[in-house]
Amino acid sequence: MVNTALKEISRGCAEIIDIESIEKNVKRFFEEGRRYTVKAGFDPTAPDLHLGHTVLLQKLSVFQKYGADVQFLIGDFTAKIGDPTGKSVTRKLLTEEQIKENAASYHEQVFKILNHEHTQTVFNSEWIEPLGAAGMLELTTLYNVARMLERDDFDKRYKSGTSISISEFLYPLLQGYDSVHLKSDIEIGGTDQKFNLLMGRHLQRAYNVGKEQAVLMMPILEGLDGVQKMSKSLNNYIGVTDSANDMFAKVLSISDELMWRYYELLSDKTLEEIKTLEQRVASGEVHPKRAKEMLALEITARFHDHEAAEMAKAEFDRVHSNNDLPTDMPSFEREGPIWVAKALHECNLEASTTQARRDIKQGAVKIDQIKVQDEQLQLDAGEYVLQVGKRKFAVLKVK
RNA sequence: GGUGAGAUAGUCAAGUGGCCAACGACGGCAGACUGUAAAUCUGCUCCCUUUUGGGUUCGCAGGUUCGACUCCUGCUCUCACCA
Repeated sequence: MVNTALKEISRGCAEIIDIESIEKNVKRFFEEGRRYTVKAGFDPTAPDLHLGHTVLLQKLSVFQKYGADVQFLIGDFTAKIGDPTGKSVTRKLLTEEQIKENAASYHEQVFKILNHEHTQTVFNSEWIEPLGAAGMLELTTLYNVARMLERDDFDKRYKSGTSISISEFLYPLLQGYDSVHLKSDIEIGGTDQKFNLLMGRHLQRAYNVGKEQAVLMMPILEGLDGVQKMSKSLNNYIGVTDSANDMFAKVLSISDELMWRYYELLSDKTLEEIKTLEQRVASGEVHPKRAKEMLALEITARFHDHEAAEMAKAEFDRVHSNNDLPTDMPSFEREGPIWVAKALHECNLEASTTQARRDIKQGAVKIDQIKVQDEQLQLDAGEYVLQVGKRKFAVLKVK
């Protein structure tokens, strides 16, 4: 029993530190019903969760199954510093109201995966604010600059002479202090968070918390391009609030290679099942597209439901296999007559009329399924289906 | 604090008085081929309703010039070396 749990817990992990401690906690849960805590931190500025985040959330949900109470930490104070990723050091401050709104939005998304009952949401300003200058000062005595500079991105920036703000040193310290305050048993995060996660252990020791959190790191999920990490700003993400149709289509657009990565990190299938499927695809027994469809169905169903997922698949087949029009298209109304390029721009299918004209020249624009030849075309009163490329559609009523 | 170098489109990066809306690479979009996969080939990639056209761009503000991304002055920021 404990073994099954551990196996499931460690699945897909990049690295686990102190697995013995995790084992102890799980075992105690099975034997005595005693629960333990798993902490995971989130940034209050970006409440739009995508599948990259759900890799962590799914792991948390596994933990919940095996006796964990999740400490869902919203780093409202640490957000003021900004995680030192070297990029933008300046952050705009959020108002209390915004933070509350964001938290509510988090909840809406997070409980599609997490168990509500065993999740506690906490804000770190709650204990960091009272720390005051004295507490902060004490915190800074517990670590030294040389070791701080060991952190990967500090190291790089230091060596290359890029500026490092002193306040950035506080980020890992405060994040580690969260673990002290929360007395977390385990913390999970992405591999990019290793330094911060270990800081939690270090500080728990320094403050004599009586335990040192185990650390479990998940790999960073690649975005749809298969190269860069999934992120909203790179626009290579699948958002948990995406429509079923979008979700399904986005999964199907990833490369075959990436599909196995997604299977490993996102699917509920066991690793054995995945391995078998992979072999069957390799041997030609199963078409890779079929395998991808199964994945797309599973993921879509997780955030919507089975029925919606099946409908998304049907819709996808309709539009892309049979070249039919989608059932739902954004619709617009305009006074006519209107120039095509302008119409395309105003229906959000093109970034500008200039871009629209370029696409018309290239034969990428269709109206009512017919390729537009004349870039000067005026649309008179009537209803039109505008299409750019393979995936952008809109209905336009011209009055 | 001193001295020197630099800031160019989404990113990297050429250009050093007109031929520059600005080479090239990457990214992105589109077309062909497909399984809306990958790979490959092709076109496009600041904005504008007439395109051998107009407008706005090369850190910011001024100036010189018929004409400036290119020259001058000041400012801001970054980097390097020295202290």
